[in-house]
Amino acid sequence: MGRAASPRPGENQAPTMADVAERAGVSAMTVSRALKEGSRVSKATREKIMAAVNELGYVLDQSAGSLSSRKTGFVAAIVPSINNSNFADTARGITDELESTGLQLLLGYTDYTVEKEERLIEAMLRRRPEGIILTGGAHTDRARRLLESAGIPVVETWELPARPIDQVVGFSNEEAMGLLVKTLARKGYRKFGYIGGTTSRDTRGSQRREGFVRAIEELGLPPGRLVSFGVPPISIEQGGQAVVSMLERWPDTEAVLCVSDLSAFGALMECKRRGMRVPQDIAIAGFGDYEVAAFCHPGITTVNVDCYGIGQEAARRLIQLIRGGEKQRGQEIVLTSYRIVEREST
Amino acid sequence: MGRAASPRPGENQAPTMADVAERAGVSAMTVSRALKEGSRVSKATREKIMAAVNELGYVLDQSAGSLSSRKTGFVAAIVPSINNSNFADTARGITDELESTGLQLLLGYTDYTVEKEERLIEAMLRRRPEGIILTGGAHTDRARRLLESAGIPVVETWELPARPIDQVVGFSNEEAMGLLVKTLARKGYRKFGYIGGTTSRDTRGSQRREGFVRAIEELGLPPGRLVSFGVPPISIEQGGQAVVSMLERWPDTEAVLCVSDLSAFGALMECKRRGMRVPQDIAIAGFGDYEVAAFCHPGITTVNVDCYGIGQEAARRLIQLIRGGEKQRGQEIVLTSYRIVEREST
DNA sequence: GTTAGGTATGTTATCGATATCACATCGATC
DNA sequence: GATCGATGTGATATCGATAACATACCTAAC
Repeated sequence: MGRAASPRPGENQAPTMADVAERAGVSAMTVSRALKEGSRVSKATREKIMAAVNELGYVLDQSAGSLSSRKTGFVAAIVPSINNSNFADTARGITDELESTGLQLLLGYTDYTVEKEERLIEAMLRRRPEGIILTGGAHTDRARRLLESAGIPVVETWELPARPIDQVVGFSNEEAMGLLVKTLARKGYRKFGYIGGTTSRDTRGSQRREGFVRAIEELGLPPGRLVSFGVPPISIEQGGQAVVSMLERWPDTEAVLCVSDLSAFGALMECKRRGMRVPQDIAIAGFGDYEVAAFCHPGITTVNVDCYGIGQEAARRLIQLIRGGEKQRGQEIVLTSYRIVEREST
Repeated sequence: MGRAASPRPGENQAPTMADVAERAGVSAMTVSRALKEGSRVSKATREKIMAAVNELGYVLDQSAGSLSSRKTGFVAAIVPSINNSNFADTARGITDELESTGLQLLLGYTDYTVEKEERLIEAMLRRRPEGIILTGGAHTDRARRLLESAGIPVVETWELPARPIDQVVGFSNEEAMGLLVKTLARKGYRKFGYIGGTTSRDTRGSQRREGFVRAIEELGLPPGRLVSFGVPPISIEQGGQAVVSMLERWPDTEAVLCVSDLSAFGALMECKRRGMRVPQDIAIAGFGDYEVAAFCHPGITTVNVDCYGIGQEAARRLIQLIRGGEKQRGQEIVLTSYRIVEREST
């Protein structure tokens, strides 16, 4: 209507496929085929169409396309935070893996709360993604229901949920932290402390703390000293404050394990500021193998997690399920690797 | 068709608005209104509709909605990398600002190349975003053309492009680095070195180097020593390697300025590893005020940039332009603040 | 009692692409 | 030369929502 009334059609309105078709002297359907790889259009026709496309500056409208094809080409991914380089790496793994498939990523972050996750899931489902990747296994009931009735493949990552929704790509944070404790115990440390956040918002953090406590028990060591400080994810600064609190209450602590490398780095810097020698006076370890842990001085012992690989593998599974259609729908759990990286801080 | 053939309609197919309407005993249009805030639907009707929505587990399909309303509710943003916390902060500023508006972010990253940026821009325009936020002012010609003919507001950020497309929210990287040089010169440093990447992919990096060179000239100091090392963005590790190269060639360098805090941190750690005293033997400064710069020991002097604010302001302008429609289309340039943060490393 | 104006709801016609089926053409095969 | 299959292209219906207009009802004002 607006277009018909306009003196020079298509001047203000963005051109549509019909405009391209008219200019190229073919039908819209042929234009559609020419713009989609793998469809058979004769070379001459394709060239005419491409010329028209360039002259008009036409860009395909996927919202319209996905309505009729019933495929949006979207994949949704929800991470706790993109300001955390571990999750940024996972997001990058996902994007890189999606790149060649033509699928596009809808990325959201929850700030570590399930309520925001629920809202995000709903917002994303409105875009009809063909699959969705979540971080962790903790979701609101409503979020679970939404996901189940969406009828799309779901991959939960970074943890091993007790009650998986569908696919899982992750590892046991509990076990990983337990391994760190055992590794350090073998070096002779006996009085362990743990630094983490104050709430259970960060479920991976909670699992790590549980792994810590359990490992201490299993080894028959003196009870672990637990310091909770700050709302997860705790920062470098809060790691420094937490270690102060730890040293005040339990000055004889021999080794401090932190929920992440960032807090470990903060703790390390604070100890050095106070003139303590690391690891002679106190050993410090982190989790996540952030770049800073490798290059600070002394380097921080930590647990290396394959963040990028988690994203890659999650995306790969999703792609398989999307492409493969209905077959191969069984729940599967892919364990990703982690390993202790010993550095000078312990 | 598939639905008509199915014995229990809607069992496998996701429910549509028509299904909800039927169940609630109203027309689809009324359902549409009930699900959109600010439309007047009687309380009784709204409740009936909401009940039907919940029973069916209906989720609005925005791809369909945006086709008829000609509004997708998407905003696109393109950053160099989300693994860089400065840009992650900007992305967060954008998302936070968009949150209350119902606009959804399409985020992409270029890996610092204009070619990938061009591909991303095209991919995003296929989704018909209502506005787009870019990082920097360097784009391919084709990207510029695509953007211009898209007819949507564009905001370039983080720089002051010589030839802006539309709106700009940023600061002069050249000037900021120049200010850092002058601040240090005032403290008595005279032999300056600069560490950056090897290519001009990172345009902000290049601008900082130019600012460095120009400031040295203006102050009449001995020519700055330039070390280029690694493909931008250069890492902590490469910062360490670069400073080694700097010290080998120019052992008498008094102050080393780095393209970012990450390389500065790497340089700092490397110097300490070699037993040098910072700042007595050598002063080190960075750019960006990453968290690590504040909490490492010694703290790193740097240029604080309002990353989050850049994102916020860019999003705000975009929202205004999207909502305001055609009025207020003039090019505008918003300068964001930066400031020198002096710490112990200089 | 009539009319104006507001509110709540329904009807119809799209939005811009693609699935699907139909059709024309051409060369190969028997 | 009749038949078949492969290939290229077009016509039509449709995806699921919303814009725009139409209508019914109700209240207030004169």
